[in-house]
Amino acid sequence: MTDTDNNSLPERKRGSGVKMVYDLLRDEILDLVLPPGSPIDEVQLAERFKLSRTPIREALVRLAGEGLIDTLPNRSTMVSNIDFLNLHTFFEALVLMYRVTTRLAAQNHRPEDLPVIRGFHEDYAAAVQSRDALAMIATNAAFHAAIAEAGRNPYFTGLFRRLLDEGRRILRLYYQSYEEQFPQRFVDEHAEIIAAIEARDVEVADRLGKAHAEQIVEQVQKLFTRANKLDIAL
Amino acid sequence: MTDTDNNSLPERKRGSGVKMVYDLLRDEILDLVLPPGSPIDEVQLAERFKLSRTPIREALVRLAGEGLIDTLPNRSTMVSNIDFLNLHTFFEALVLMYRVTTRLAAQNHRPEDLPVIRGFHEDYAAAVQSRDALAMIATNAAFHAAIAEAGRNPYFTGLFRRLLDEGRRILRLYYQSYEEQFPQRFVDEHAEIIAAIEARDVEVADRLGKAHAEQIVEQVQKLFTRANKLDIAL
DNA sequence: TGTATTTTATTTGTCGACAAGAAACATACA
DNA sequence: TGTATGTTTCTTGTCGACAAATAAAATACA
Repeated sequence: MTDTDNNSLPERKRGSGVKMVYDLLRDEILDLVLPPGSPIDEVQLAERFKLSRTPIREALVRLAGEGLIDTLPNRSTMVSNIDFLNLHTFFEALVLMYRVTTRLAAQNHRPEDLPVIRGFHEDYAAAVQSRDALAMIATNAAFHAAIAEAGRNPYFTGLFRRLLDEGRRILRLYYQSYEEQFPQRFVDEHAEIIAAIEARDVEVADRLGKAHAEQIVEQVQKLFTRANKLDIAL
Repeated sequence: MTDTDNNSLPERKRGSGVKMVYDLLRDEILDLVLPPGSPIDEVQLAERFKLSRTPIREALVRLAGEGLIDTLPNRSTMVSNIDFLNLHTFFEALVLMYRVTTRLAAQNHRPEDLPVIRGFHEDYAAAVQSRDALAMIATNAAFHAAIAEAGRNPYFTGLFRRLLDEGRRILRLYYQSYEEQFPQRFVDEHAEIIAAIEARDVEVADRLGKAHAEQIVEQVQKLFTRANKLDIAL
C-alpha cells in the first residue's frame, strides 16, 4: 500500500516487535481497516514493520488462535469472515455473558472498581452526546469489559472480551453504511447498572444486564434485517 | 530425559510437525506427565522431535495462547500453574457451561448427535465398571463435550472445552494420590440427561445439567479439602 | 565474611536463506 | 477447441546461525 506509516519505528526493544505487530493487526482487523477476507502477506508485513518474517509469523499464530485470521496450510492466510448464518449463536453467548458478568460484578466488585467503570460510563455518554458512532462502540465495549473485570472470573471475562471484539467488527460493518446511533436510553441503562452493582443487588444487576443486552441485540438485528433488504447481494 | 521415544517419527509431512508437537505437549500437560511448573526447553524439544526450534516455538505460542504454559520474556517458559486460590471461579464457570450446553443440546441437537453421545456414555459406564479413574475423567469430558457440540454454539463449546481440559488436570492431580472414583450415580445421571435431550425438554435438561455439575464440583471439593488436611504443605 | 562488580554461560528472540506445496501460466497434443 | 501435461512463480514452512537479555558463577574489594 502507501508507505506513509514507516515513521515512528526507529528503535525497538527485543521482545516488543511481536506485540506491536499483534496489537496493530488486531486493531486493524477489528476496525475493519482489514475487512474480512483480506489477504495477509507475511513478506509485506515484514517489510512494513522492518522485521523478519519470524516475529510476524508469531503474531499471526496468536491472531489465528483467537480466530481473527484463518490460515490455509501452505497457501494463503486471510482475515476471518463473519459468520452471518450463525449470528444467533453470537447473540446468545453475548447476552449470557452480559448477564453473568454484571451479576458477578454486583457480587464481587471492590471499591476501586467503581471509578474505573464510571470513567468508561462517562466516555460513553460523551460519545453519545457527540454522535460519534465508532466511539460509542469502543466505549460501550470498554464499559462492559470493566464490569466484567470487577466480576473477577477470568474464564468469563476471557470469553466476554472475545465476544465484544467480534461485536466491534459486526457493529462497525453496519455503522459504515448506516449512520445509526445507540440511543440515550443506553446511557440511562448503564447508570442503572452501575447503581445495582454498587448496591450489590445481584438479582437486579442480572435482570438489568439481560435487558440491556437484549436491547443491544435487538438494535443490531434491526440494522441487520434492514441492511439485508437494501443490498440483496449477500 | 530418557531417549526411549525417538522412534516412530522417520518421515513427516510439511505442516505436520507443529501439530504433532502441539498435540503431544498438550496431552502431556493435561495428563500431568509435565506437572505444573515444569520447565519447557525449546532446544531439548527440538532435539527430541528432530525439528528446528521454529516449529517448536510455534507450538509453544499456541499453547501459551490457551493458557497451558507461561512464558517469561527473555527467560524461561514453563507449564502454567493451577490457581488453587481461585478454584471457585473455575467451578462457577464449569457449572454454568454444563447447564448451558446441556440446555442447548436439548434445543438444537440433530438425530445424528445422539449415537455419538450414547457412545461416550457407554465408554464412561465401562470406565466406572472397571474402576479406571483416569478413563472416567477422559470419557466424562468427552461425553459432555459431545453434548456441547450438539448444542451448536461454538463460543460455549470453546470455553467449555477449555474448562474440561483444566478440569482434567485438576482431577488427575487428586486421583494420583487418592483412589477415589466417580460413583455409579453419575452414570445414571448421564442417562437421564440423554433422555431429556432426546425429549427436547429444555428445562429438565437445564436442571439436570446444573445438578450434575454441582455433584461433580462437590465431589472434587470434598477431595480438595481432604487433601488439604493431609498434606498441609500448600 | 559479606557485598559489589565483572565474567561466563545459558536461553531466548531475530534474522536471512532455502526448499516444499500449491496456484497460475504456458505448452503440447487430441 | 478442449484437455492434459510441464513449467514458472509465489507463498509458506523449516532450518541453522547469530545477537541480546538474563541468570549464574567468579572475582575483587571492604
